Amino acid sequence: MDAFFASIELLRYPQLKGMPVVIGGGRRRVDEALLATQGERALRFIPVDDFPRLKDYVGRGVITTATYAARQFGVGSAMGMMKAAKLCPDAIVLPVDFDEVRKYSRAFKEAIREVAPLVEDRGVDEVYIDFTDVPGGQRDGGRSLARLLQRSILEKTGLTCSIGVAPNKLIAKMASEFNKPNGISIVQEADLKTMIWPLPCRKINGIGPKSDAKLSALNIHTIGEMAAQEIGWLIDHFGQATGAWMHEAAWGRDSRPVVTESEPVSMSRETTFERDLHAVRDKAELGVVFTRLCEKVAEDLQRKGYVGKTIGIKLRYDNFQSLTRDQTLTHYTADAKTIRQTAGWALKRVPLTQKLRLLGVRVGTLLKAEDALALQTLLASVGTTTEEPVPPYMGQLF
DNA sequence: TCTGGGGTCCTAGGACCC
DNA sequence: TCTGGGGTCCTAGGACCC
Repeated sequence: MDAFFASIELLRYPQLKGMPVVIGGGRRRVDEALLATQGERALRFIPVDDFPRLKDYVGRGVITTATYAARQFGVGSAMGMMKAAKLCPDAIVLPVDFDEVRKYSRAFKEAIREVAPLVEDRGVDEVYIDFTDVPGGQRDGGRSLARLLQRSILEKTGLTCSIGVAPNKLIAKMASEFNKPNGISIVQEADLKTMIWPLPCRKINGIGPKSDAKLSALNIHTIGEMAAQEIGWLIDHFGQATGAWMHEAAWGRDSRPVVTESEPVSMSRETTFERDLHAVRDKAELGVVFTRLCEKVAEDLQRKGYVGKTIGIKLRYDNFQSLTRDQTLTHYTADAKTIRQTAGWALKRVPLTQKLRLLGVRVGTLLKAEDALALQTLLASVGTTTEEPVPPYMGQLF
């Protein structure tokens, strides 16, 4: 299979080029009314110099993205705003306009699908494309088609896009980073030793901070060093599945297909409070938020036409320790009250002496609403009831 | 005054059934 | 008396990704 990996660069204002700008932050950003309502679009109306600076930012947000000028200072995605302010105090802060982002995301993917229909969604700004059967795809090793995609994306969205071309998804993803922004990189099987092996292990999609630290401790820092290890040695240190996968990845082997369709597994809503809340002292406030989260998940499920059976809560204490509790129903639901009640049971099984900074509600084991209906009809026809009993151990808790 | 929000997948243990 | 598998479902936590 021949694969592209494409990612769009979401910051699209030419006047920002060369200026340190970060986009992100939570609710408590320093924002004028216009910024709050217009988001990134406000740039059309306000001179850049009138925007707030990172050093004036107050709150708990993280950075969603940053211009390349800001990245020079070491600022980047997922970094806390407070930390970023220390690195680059004069960077301009813009709020995220998620509706706009989603709009552009859709246009980006549509533009690609018109040219190459086999597309795998990897979030708002990334996709894999299997171009094996796209007419003309093999010309120039894929470069012509990649250029066509860039042109088409630029025309329909005004956004630039970086593309990696390779024999599989793993390498295509890595290749896409070689030439950013607005670049094309082609990596062939024969380039493995020169282009991939010198890279840090962390560049492999699937090796995160933990695995990287463990590899470092074993004195393995590059993909080439990983490839030089016996597969048995990797398995001894990382387990059967991970060890074998690491060996394959280091040798540039990946047989995963481009997956064009998938069903969601879970839907969730969570929120970090502006200040840490105490289960007893802030009970009323917490209760309101909790109910609201359940209602939002229920709305999401209904809007997208799903029902779920496993209700879960997640919370994070002030020391950043997280914990989850699950509870599986005997029937599927998308009802806010049912979710609220079940999540309430789950919450009762958790110690609440420490202050909380985050609360979340999740619904898993999803089924399409129409399939659940069919299932229910079937069960009814054989005389099985779907009445919800109180879980047996609940008696001990109340 | 560090550290968002929405996901997926994997592992591991225990219950329960055959 | 001690000792079996295998399979599925549920729960909890954790790594990782965008």
